[in-house]
Amino acid sequence: MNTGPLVTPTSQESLGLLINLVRVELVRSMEAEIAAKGMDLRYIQFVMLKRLAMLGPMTATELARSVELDGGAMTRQLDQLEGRGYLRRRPHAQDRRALRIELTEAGNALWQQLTSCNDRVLEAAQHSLSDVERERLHDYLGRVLHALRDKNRS
Amino acid sequence: MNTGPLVTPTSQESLGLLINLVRVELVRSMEAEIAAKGMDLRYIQFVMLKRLAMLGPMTATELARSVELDGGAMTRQLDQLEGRGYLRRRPHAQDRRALRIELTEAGNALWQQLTSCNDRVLEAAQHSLSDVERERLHDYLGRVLHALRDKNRS
DNA sequence: AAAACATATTTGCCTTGACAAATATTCTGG
DNA sequence: CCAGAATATTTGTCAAGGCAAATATGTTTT
Repeated sequence: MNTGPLVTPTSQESLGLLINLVRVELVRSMEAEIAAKGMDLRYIQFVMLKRLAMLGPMTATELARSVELDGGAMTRQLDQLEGRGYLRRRPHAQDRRALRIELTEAGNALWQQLTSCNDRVLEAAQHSLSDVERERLHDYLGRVLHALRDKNRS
Repeated sequence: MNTGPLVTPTSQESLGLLINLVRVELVRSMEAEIAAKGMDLRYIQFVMLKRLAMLGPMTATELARSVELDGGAMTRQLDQLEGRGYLRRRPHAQDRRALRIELTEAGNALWQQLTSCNDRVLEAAQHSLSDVERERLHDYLGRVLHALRDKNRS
């Protein structure tokens, strides 16, 4: 009887672990780039600014869903970013329960500064991948996400 | 002057966001499968058991590094899993600072029960990917991880 | 239109992770 | 060998997220 561990080669790590590791390094890298510019922003706040800059004003719930952040946590992040003058809560024109979250001029300016960090990290991360491979990676991840969402909502 | 948002198509989401979304759904799916079996385990605890089952006994620091968990957090997770009888802290034979973390019989038995959850989730996640595509996804993620680690340690 | 239900935001509570300090042990350079 | 640096583990502290409850508003059903 084999009493030793059932060893699997290191290269054969499961998808879940691998994705987690990539995510950790990605966040680490982004926060390092941001700190190197003398700015004080968490990764989640960076992502929020990016979403707002790319997609324009949206509801707090829409923003929360798009980054899979809890609604309560979103309220607090909005407090912080609004307190620092990077965004604004405006009333929603059609729905008085909701907010219209929009970047201020300062928020847009900050995002302009951050684009280079974003680009540098993504370029470094995919450095060894060809254009075709980058597209494939994106495609595969999108399909995995879709499959998991189908599974989880049923 | 264009005062509207600089819109990028939704399909063009950045790698960082995409990876985060996949990770969230993966964790959600795994925890749902575990809960469906009536077990009470967090994703991180599941991963710890898996590492120990696959690779055999190791140091607390080795375990922590392999899943990118903080050392302090590892101590507390070990407390929990040891308290529930799934693993054991033994003295390390060569290094009296270190511990040898090993699964108990109960821990091995638990992992046997969990393998099916693990397999189901990974299969569902990669359902739409061919074998070649699964290998490529794994390869690309490994290369991205390597590139980021190179970048972050320099 | 009223009741029942659903949704958006906020807040309180709890758990967990990161970071730093403390302690014990090991390693390294002189 | 010894002083200093490095490493393993633990613990305290703090910040952040998840969940549930509260409130306000919107939607659907009857």
